[in-house]
Amino acid sequence: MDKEIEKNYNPAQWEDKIYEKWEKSGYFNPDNLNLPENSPNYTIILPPPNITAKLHIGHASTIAIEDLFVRYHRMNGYRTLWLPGTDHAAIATQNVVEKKILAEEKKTRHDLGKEKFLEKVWKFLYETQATILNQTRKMGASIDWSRQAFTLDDERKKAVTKMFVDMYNEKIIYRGERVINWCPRCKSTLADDEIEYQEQKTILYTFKYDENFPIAIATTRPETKLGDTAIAVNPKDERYKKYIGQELPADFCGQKLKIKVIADINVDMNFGTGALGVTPAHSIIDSAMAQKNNLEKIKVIDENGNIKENFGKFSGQNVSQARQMIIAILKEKKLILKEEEIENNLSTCYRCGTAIEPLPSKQWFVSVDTKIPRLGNKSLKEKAISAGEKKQIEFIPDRFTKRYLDWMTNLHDWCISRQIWFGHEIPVWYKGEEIYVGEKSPVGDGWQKDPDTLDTWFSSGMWTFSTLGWPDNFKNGEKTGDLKKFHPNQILETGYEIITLWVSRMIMMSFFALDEIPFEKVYLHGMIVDKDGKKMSKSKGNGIDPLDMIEKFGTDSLRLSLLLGNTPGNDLRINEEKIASYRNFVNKLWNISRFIISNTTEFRDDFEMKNLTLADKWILNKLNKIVSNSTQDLKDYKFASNGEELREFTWNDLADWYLEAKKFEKDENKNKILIFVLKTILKLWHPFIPFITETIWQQLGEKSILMTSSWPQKQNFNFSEEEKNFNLIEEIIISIRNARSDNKIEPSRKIKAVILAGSEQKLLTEQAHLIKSLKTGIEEIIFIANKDELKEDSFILVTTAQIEIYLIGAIDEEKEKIRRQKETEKLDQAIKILEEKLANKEFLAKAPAILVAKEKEKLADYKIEKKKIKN
RNA sequence: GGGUAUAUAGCUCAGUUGGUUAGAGCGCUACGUUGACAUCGUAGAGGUCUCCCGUUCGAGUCGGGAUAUACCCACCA
Repeated sequence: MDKEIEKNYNPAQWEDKIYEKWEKSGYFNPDNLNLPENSPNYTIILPPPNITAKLHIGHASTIAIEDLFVRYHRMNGYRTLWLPGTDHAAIATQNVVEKKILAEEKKTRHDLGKEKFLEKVWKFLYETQATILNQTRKMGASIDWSRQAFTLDDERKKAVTKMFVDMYNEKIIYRGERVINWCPRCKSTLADDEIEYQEQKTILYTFKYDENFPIAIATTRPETKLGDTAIAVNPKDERYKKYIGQELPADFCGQKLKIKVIADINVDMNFGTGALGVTPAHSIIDSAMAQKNNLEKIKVIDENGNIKENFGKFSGQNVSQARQMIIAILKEKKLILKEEEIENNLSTCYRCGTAIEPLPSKQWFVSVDTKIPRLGNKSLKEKAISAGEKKQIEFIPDRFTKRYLDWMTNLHDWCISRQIWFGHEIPVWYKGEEIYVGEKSPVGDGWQKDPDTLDTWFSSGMWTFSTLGWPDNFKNGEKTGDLKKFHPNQILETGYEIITLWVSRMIMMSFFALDEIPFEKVYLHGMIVDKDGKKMSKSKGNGIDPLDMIEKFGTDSLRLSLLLGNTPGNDLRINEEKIASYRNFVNKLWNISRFIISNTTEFRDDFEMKNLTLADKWILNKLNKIVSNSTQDLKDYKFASNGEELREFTWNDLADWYLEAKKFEKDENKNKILIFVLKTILKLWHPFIPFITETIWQQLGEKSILMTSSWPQKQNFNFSEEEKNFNLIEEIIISIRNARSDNKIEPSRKIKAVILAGSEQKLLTEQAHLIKSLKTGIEEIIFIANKDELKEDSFILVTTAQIEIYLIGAIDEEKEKIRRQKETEKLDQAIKILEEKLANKEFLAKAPAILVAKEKEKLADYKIEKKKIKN
């Protein structure tokens, strides 16, 4: 390092250059890693961000976490693949573009027509996609760009089409009618998550269909009752038990109805009259009941929100007009028993706010319950559930296994068709009643393609294998190429909110296509929320833009703020101050290196094990411990606690103590130790903060890059057992702190002197040197040859194998005595009670083996024995 | 309504099979610092571990209940 090093780390100056260096090296691509054939694989596929907008802080968190996993494994010799991509996010994208066009050109998609509109979508898509990819680079993602994928590119289209056709041929995909959420204004179905519930006050009418009808029902939507075919009651309800199974005629405002009385445990006896009028065609739950009970479906309302034909004077009226008319008739006939205002949730279209009409419609479905002979005659649902139950797929944290299984157990068939323009086309053609399903267009004239597109999750559900060359890499049931190398993935890392939407679908689709799990583990991170615990969103304006933060504090600081203080599955609060505090740490690391570099001429780390001081041994031992802890913690995905530990070591042990001590030593061998320690922690830190560690690594004159250097191994320093347990400096620090906080030393009173007593004069000298230099506030060190020379008001602070340390005049003997006495008393009491219990034969009969010891550390043994008994 | 979590210092959060005096970062206070770092150092103040009951010799930790908050699912006819 010939240039003078800046006092402060300036991320902007280095980050782009470093990223370029990594990218040019080619090592993002595992094929270039030159690994032995039998190297283990480590694969993560990036959850593809929607191309609807630039990345937000949640994506940044995903990237930070995954990059950490990836870098750790790459350094540990895994064939590491991290595969990038983006998601076309059908509905979401279409909406964004629609809004944009409306704002800019005051046009709707219908004004433009399908072709023109899709052109606009693709144009928009290319722009945001570029932004997203650039942001991913900015985050430092060591991701294999050569394998980049998009859920709607040609390869994925091929895969999706093949999947659809295969599933259709195996009768997993079918066409069926079901009640869907229909927006009469947008003329489109809406997915469940596109519905907004608005609390409103509405009138609940309690009435009878006609004068002679024995059961009264309650509804907020009398107009739909024109299509009632049943009344559902709770089977336990004594009031209606006698009617169950009967079919009763009714004359509802001139409309003849046949009402069957059915029993359903989901009916709430306490709501309304306890009897529910079932309208199979216009209510999703009613439809489910109708399915179970084989009820007729009568459509009442059409796609425009008007009453259909054959309903007499109501036909052609819109929903609210019809409602008024019916109420008027019921009132006139005195059939209304009660009108009450209630609070309920109105389902509305999230886009235009129009009330949703549930309507029956023909849609494509994936059956989750159909048995597949090829898969051991199990259904997709059964396969997916068993993967969770048998822990073939492990969720981190474990509590999400339950959520996954609960959801899977209640899973119903998946409606995959969407009435929107942007998305994967459905490979189906119609000619009259004829249906053709195939990868290629049908031969002959007059075929009409299905105008719908596929649910976006259908294509992202195939993400783990469609990105690895399926179906081309899958011939005769054998995986080849990338698919063979990298599937199943080792881990899926994603937010817990899409377990149901995405994770479960990937699992089912992977079983269908490959008869294997898509990934071995699922690591779930929480949501990123603001400092008040509120979800970050654009509309609230509380979002933090990762690029702003990178510009302000650097990528490494941002990454730390996303990685530390976080635990799996829990939400993470983040704000600028927090990022700033991590910036301070990054800068500290910079200055540690700056100090070491400026004191060293040759950056060699081949130190010799001679003339090591206690401080040297202390730091090397600590380093060794950190190395093995880090290796284990990161293997177990406990990166947050590992980061804290690393920071503690770097800042408190290395910077505040060891470097302070080294200021007084100039020795080539010692400098080599410094370099060794520095290089080791750079490696340990690299997965967390890749940029600054790589920058410093390069400053050390390294020709290799840190990203692909090997993970540090625990060293065998051949320290004696005593030395290994030797944490003298720490003990001094802690003891002095304790002495102060216990008021054994008055806060105002400085510790004047420490007496060191022991046999080895050399150790003592070193130690004295250290204590003096280490800002302990101790001004004087006294050596004594033997303990008898001690004055009466001194007390033992620390006793180690080699020396004893005494503080002078600082002890409060009385307090100390009382404290110790209390401890002893407590312990004696506990043991006394234990012994009494042991004397009790009944107790002994229950507890066959108990170890009792008077020494308090032996209480631990007792505990173990007790546990054994309990189990 | 069902489910899952969370509740520990002013704030954000750790606390690993129950065990001596419950920890960190930020913030706050005092003092210090002319050579790695003011993006620093040393020290200090600040806690009935949400509440109640239970298990235990011993509970922040285990069990039951209450309260509050967040999210997921279902959606009230």
